[in-house]
Amino acid sequence: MVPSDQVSRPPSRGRPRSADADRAIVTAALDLLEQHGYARLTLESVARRAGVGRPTIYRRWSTKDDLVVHVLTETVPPLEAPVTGDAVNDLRTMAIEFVTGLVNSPAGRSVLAVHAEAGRRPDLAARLREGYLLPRDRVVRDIVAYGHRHGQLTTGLGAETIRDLVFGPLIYHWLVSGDPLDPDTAATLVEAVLPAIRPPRAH
Amino acid sequence: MVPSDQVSRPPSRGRPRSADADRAIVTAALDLLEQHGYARLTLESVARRAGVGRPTIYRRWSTKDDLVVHVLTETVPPLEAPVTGDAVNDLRTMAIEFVTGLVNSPAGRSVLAVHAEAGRRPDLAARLREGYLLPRDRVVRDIVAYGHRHGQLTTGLGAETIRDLVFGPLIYHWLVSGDPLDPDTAATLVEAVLPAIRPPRAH
Amino acid sequence: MVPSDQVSRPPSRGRPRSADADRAIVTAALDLLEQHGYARLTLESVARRAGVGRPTIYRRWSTKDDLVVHVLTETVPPLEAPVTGDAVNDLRTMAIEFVTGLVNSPAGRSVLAVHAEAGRRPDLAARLREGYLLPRDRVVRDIVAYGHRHGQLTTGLGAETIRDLVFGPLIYHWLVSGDPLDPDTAATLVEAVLPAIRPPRAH
Amino acid sequence: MVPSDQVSRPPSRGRPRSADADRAIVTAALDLLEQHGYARLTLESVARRAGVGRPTIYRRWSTKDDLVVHVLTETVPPLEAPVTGDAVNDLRTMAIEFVTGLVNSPAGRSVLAVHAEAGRRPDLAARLREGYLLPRDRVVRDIVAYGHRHGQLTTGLGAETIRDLVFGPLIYHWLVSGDPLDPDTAATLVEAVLPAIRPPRAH
DNA sequence: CCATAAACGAGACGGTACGTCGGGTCTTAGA
DNA sequence: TCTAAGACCCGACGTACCGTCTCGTTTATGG
Repeated sequence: MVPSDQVSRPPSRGRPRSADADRAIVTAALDLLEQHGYARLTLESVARRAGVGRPTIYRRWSTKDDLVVHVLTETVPPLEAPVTGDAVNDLRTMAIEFVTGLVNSPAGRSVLAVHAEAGRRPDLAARLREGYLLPRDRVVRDIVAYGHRHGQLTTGLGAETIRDLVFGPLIYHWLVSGDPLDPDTAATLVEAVLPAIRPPRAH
Repeated sequence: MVPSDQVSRPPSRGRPRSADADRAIVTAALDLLEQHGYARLTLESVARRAGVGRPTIYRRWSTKDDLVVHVLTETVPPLEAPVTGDAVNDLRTMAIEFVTGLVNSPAGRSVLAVHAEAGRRPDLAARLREGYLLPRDRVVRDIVAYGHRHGQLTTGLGAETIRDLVFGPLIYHWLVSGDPLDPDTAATLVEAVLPAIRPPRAH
Repeated sequence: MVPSDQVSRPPSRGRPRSADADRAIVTAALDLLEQHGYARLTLESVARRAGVGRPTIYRRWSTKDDLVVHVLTETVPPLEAPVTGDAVNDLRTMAIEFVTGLVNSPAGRSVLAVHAEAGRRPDLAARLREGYLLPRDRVVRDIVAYGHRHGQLTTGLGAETIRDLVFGPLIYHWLVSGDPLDPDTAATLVEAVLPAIRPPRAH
Repeated sequence: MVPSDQVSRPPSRGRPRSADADRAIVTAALDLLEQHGYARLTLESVARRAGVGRPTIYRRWSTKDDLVVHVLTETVPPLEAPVTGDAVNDLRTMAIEFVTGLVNSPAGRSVLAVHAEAGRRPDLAARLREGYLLPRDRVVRDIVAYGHRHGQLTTGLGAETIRDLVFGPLIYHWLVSGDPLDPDTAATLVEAVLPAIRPPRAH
């Protein structure tokens, strides 16, 4: 990946940056994020665990949040579009996969933490959206386009709205209940919203 | 309010805690939360602004998060049930009011911040749900019960599910877009989900 | 003893001060002084150990140093004048007894600690001298007077000077060597100074 | 001077410690010692006055006492041996110079304060003796050796004993009287002790 | 004999300082 | 010019005591 979120640098002169250090830092950060959560994540501890000086981290990311955003966007596996020819089914599959994956990983909590600071650092939230949420968004968009073309989804709603309708209840349920969203509940919620996104003539 | 979220104390002996200090601390915390956000909130700065010694805060709340949860649950105005006889309309009104209120206040971001730490401090997230989200939940429950009785809402879905369907898309939209959810978008999303919660015979 | 070093009070009305509390405080202070030394002595800890509220201590002594001075002057056993008819021998006995007693008790260190603050609180050092050192001084004075009268001590030196000559080397040795002055060394030092205080005709 | 009393460190790696900070800390500590005395000396206040972070002090000295000992041993001017060929006269000169210098400076009180804690921190008292008292001791030793060789001092007493006899009364007088030992009194006391240290045949 | 004054223990108050941790920066020696 | 190391200043952490204050309660005494 192009380190677009890293501190920009002039064309290479002198000793090049160590790719080993890059990897060690990101790995250490991810591990610590999983073990201790976002709030306890410390650049100090990352440096220690990565066997790296703290300035070596700052040379790459100017802030703890920058590093976290990088780690989140880089390490979360890309979401595959199912594309079975049944848009409704594809959405259901994706929603459950995405949301349960998000919720049962440190990533989910970290995303919240970063968003909590979005007022203060809009760029960060933007980058997180860009690298984390929008790639998934694009997959949704494709499925919806397919569903629209084949009359499987109501054309009265845009792709964005459909996305909100399908994913929103799952996320909200997680927030409100506090429990790690089980697949059954997720399936129930997706099922419940279907009447809203199916074409009117569908029943 | 019974200070159930404060550090427990034996029955009154010695000098009682100062209600003035209570108020000053909570006020200061709320102000600073609004001005600088959750991450920059410091017990030090709260103490300074409240004109209070730091130990006076620790005597009441053992943690920044404890204090924030208290402030959130105590200061956010209670949500009124509209009760116009039209359950669907009531839900719409409530959703827009609640969500826009939540999103355009420091409370929203702070709720996220606390939830981000829910893995580490489940009690906090629980208390936040109890004091902040569930009171609103109860209002929804009443409206849904009314709607069920009068055939305005499908009986196929429980109150909890309906709540998720109505509120979820709004929250999710806010998270994903990063913008402060305007009423129009909110209305659109609520409108879109109606087919899912109206009774089948409704059209 | 008249509590002249305690905070003064108007003529008795209301509940009289508890003699139990007096004793408990002094005992606790002495114990803690022995166990942990002057620097670690805390009015808090004294109160705790004495089973007494902190204000009860402040009602009697306005300062840690006041309390310590009181404890030192009250608890150190009075020095007996030997009066054997041999002034030189009496001085030797007294010096060894006094100095070894002083040095091998927490009192010695505490006396130093108080004196270290004499610049700031001259009254305290004065009171310590008055209650602790001068009573011993008076005994010395008596012995010297006897010695002068009977030609056992040179009349060229005042009682004060003789006191300094006899006691000073012992104390100084203790300070410089750091070891708990043993009786042999003490005896040697007293012996060495005798030529200076004996009358010229004595040999 | 080798900073043997500072916290030990591995051979040089990373940024070296700032000599400026060293100086600023020691100067600030000395000033505050003079102005407010030992008891009011605070690492916090030293840091503030030195324009230095508190951790920068702790990196060098782990304790207020460590710092004070360093300051005392480093800043007190070295004592010069007079060496006039008259050992008795040299001792007199030295005693008066040393003791009046010690007594009329914050150093004197501070030495007492540190000694008061000698029970708890024997290493500190030892270091203070080593860096503060023993250098003076060595000068005394030289003078005594000279006096012994030239029959100016009794050979019946060791250098250490002579030191105690000459210096002790001065120090003790200071402790007991509470006054800042004037040169006249000092001279009287030294004069008085001479018969004890002169050789028997000297009169 | 009861009202009052002052003590009592407990513990909170606003503070100050503690010793530590982490932030983000800078400066060294060495690769 | 990078690297690891480790210093720098800063500021916040959570704790311990300070000396004072307010409680509710207890205890002598004097009107």
